[in-house]
Amino acid sequence: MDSKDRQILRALQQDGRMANLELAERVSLSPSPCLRRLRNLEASGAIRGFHADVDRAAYGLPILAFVQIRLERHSDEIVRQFEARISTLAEVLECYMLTGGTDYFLKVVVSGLDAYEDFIRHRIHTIGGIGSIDTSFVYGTVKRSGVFPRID
Amino acid sequence: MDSKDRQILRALQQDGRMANLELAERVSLSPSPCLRRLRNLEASGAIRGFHADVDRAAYGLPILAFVQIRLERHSDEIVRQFEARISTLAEVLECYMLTGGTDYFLKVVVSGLDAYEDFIRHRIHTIGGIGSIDTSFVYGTVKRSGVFPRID
DNA sequence: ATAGATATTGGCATTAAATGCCGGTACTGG
DNA sequence: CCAGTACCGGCATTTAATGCCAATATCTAT
Repeated sequence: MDSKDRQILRALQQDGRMANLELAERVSLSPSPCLRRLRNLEASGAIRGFHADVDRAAYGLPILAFVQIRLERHSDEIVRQFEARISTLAEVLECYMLTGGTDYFLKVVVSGLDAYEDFIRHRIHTIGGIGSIDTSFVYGTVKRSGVFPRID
Repeated sequence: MDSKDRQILRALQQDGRMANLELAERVSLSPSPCLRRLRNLEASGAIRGFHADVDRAAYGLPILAFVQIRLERHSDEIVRQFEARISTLAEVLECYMLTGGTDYFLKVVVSGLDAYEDFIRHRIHTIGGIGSIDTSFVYGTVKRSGVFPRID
């Protein structure tokens, strides 16, 4: 992982479908070594994958919510069950464990507030062992770059 | 935007570099109309782009923090300045406006806790007009799918 | 400083995929 | 029932990815 690898990673964070020929020119390499570096970055796990960035609203899921959840207790059984159930929920795009006041942080998409009510009542509350739920809805985006800073 | 378009979108959320031949087979189309649909989805904005999913730690930024920020006041001037400055910060990968107790929600990557201190002291506090900052560090990932649920 | 060893590069031939065009087919509205 | 529209599939062409080889740069130990 040298400066050139990180250049490649940043370029592909901006445009993950960039042709190898263009990528090679951008990082000042010829196509062959550039492609080899890319394949190595994939094989080593530095690149976990490539994903399309899809417009929520165009797809039909205009509501984006961040949900902070605390468990009642942190027994193995409750934690295990919570994480297992969360993993199966299609509406949950991401779920992280956090330091601080809340245990879990969820990124959730739904088609409307009625669907959100249904999600909380039937998908979340039925898990059991949940202490508190705090929902924030996203009503604007200031920045959405996803490109790591240079550290060279 | 029909069911087949959404199938294409979900497939590319899973693997954004999937070859058109494979994508076509997966959604039961021949390559030509499949590629045409893809280009239309890009042109219409339903696909905002493609991005590599890069391992933070492998790149050299092992710390991921979620930062909740409240402004002192919500005057046009303070809001405008805050958003302009946030947009220039390379450590901030995403920034959303939220309903509820906090005004802004930031996703931040740094190389260590010393770099985080530097970020808060010199990048955030110097903006001015900030009421409160609440940081949560991510110490585990339960789910990270990014694939929208079927709504057909 | 130098020689050997290792890793990385660039070019080229081959293979595979994307692209653009065409005719055919299903669907819609009058 | 017919005309118009939109979408599909197949094929020829262009473009990119891949794998191999020789050459160059980098690193290490003496």
